Amino acid sequence: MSKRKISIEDIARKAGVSHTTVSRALRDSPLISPKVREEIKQLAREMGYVPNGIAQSLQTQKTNTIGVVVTSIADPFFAEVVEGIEQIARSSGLSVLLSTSHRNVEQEIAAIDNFYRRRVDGILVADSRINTNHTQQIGQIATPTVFINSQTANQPESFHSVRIDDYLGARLAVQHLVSLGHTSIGYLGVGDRSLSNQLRQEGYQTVLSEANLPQIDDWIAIREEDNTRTSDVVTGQQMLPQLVKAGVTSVFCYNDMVAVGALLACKKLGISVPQDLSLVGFDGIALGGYITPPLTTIRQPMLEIGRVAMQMLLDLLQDKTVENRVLSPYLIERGSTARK
Amino acid sequence: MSKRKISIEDIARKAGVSHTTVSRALRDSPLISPKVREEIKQLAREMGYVPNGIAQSLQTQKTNTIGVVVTSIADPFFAEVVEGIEQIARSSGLSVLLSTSHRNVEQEIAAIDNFYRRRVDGILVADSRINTNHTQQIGQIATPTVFINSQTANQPESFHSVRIDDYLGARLAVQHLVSLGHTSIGYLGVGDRSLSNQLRQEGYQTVLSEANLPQIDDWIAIREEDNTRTSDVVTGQQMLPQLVKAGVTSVFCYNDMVAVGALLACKKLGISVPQDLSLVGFDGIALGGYITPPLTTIRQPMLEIGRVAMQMLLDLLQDKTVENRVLSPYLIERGSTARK
DNA sequence: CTGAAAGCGCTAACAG
DNA sequence: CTGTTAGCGCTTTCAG
Repeated sequence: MSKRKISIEDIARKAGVSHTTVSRALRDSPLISPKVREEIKQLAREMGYVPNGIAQSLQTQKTNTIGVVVTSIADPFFAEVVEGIEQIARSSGLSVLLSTSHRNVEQEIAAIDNFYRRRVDGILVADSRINTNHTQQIGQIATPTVFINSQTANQPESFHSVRIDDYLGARLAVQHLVSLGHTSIGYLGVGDRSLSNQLRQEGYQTVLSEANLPQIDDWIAIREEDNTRTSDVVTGQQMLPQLVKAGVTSVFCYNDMVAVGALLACKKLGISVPQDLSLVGFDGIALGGYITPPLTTIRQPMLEIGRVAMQMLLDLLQDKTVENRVLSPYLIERGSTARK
Repeated sequence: MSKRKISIEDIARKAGVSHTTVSRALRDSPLISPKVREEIKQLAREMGYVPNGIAQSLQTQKTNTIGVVVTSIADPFFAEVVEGIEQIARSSGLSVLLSTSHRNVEQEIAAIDNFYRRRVDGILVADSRINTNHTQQIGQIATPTVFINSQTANQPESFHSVRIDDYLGARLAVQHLVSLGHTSIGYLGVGDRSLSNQLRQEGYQTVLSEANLPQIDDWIAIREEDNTRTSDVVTGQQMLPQLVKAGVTSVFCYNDMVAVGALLACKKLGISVPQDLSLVGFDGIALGGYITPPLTTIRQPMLEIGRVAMQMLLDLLQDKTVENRVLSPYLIERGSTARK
């Protein structure tokens, strides 16, 4: 219970030197004689000195902090992305300020504004909804910023980003289904993640075209309302029946949570997966491997997405030129798909 | 792309007043005439002024930031706890600095030290390993700190904490099994979470005693190595067989992930749950409801744990006196347990 | 090698 | 109501 926090001045007084000398000694400046340097360091240790990072930041104009905005921490997808971010950040001496947007532009902007006031060195935004119109609102992004899987259609030129190739992922999923002999393939999507849903749907449709397979409107079900990813399960549960009624023998789901919901619905309806119906998810969250049957899915390397984004930000902070990255997802074949 | 960030001095110059006036006007001081106040605010807006939080913090000695240490963000349990923390923090104008400890005391202390340097207003630590010996190392905790489900046996008097009642939870789990007619009940635990594992094991044993049921050494399996919670699944998978071999008809698992592993092992061994073997988990993570059969478990109100801990910290920051909290878990009966 | 002085951007006495 | 002056705790010229 030390009453007042001690400063370099306190140490200086006790050591009979100037606070400048203490400052230098503590940071191993070559300007200080080894002898006094050690003395001062020892004294600082004894006195329980802890440098004031705020004062340092004010002076150096660096906070060694980055801000991260995700839609929700409880979302297993983003949890892992953040884990990847944190790993790289910490190994570079940066701390992470975390905020949530709940897929809401206002909250997203509020979070970024807050980061801006706190003078974070850089910002990472996942699933961003920001578009060119908002651009000016958010302090013209003087702070280096990297977007992860941005949902913005018309991204300003200046944006840095890393994203998964949604289109490719969808193709892999549907091609897998086609290769198993399925000819009536449905798509179960979500309306609140405009860009990625659109790209996945396009991938789906393209593969059907290429394979000369029928494209029926009723084979596509999009849940329009806004959801948190957790309730994606509910989306899957509610939307699956109509797809089954429309006669599909397989369904490509927007993501794993939707697929889980679809699977739950199947159990309830007495439809066995994969015998009666094949299901493919997207994301590759751990959960998918634990359910019965284990879920065939398109895996996004979540940890890597986080790491790559953070690394990109690090490069930006060192004024390196960076190139936007598009990572490739890949198929994980498990038990929820079978030959027709 | 504004080159240099503008300060209140810049505004003052342009407005022909002193920077003090600007400072006051911006913060709605009643000392400023309404007229100039509005003028200044307008000017600030036009100039795109964003107050420098660092400078404010240095002056006011408050950072409006709290530090949170969890073992892993990708752990669904902590992810939800953090979500709860963030909710309350944000609604109180506080930002969250997040760090991970990976169940490692050194990393935990490093994280806390870092928070200390950054002069966070308060600290939240989940699953802490810190004991009295470390107490002095971490800057004698001059910063208000609340521990969540601390794993420390001999907690210093001065610690503030919120924890789940592990002992009660274990009792509920085993009593449930007993009430279903089970007489040979096993416990599958983990060795790297000393306190909570110990309490759950005690609860288990007490109920067996009270019910005059046999207590066989081989019915208790504890995985000693350190794990991340994710690999708790592996623990369950590896340890279950020996319990089955020892002849149990039901198993109380340390947590849901362990139970998931146990379930996976059962599938592999051709043991059907719950017909041949009943399984009870602990935590109540979402995943448990999606697997087959859905997991009977002891639920910890994770979101609430986070909220309560954060609220306690808030109270501490306002110098209110707080009482340590012990929250009660409860049984969620689902499909993994059945009458013997 | 060391110290004096300035200043990072803001808030808060203390005068007028 | 407004301005002057310190000062939060540190780093960084600039002189010795």
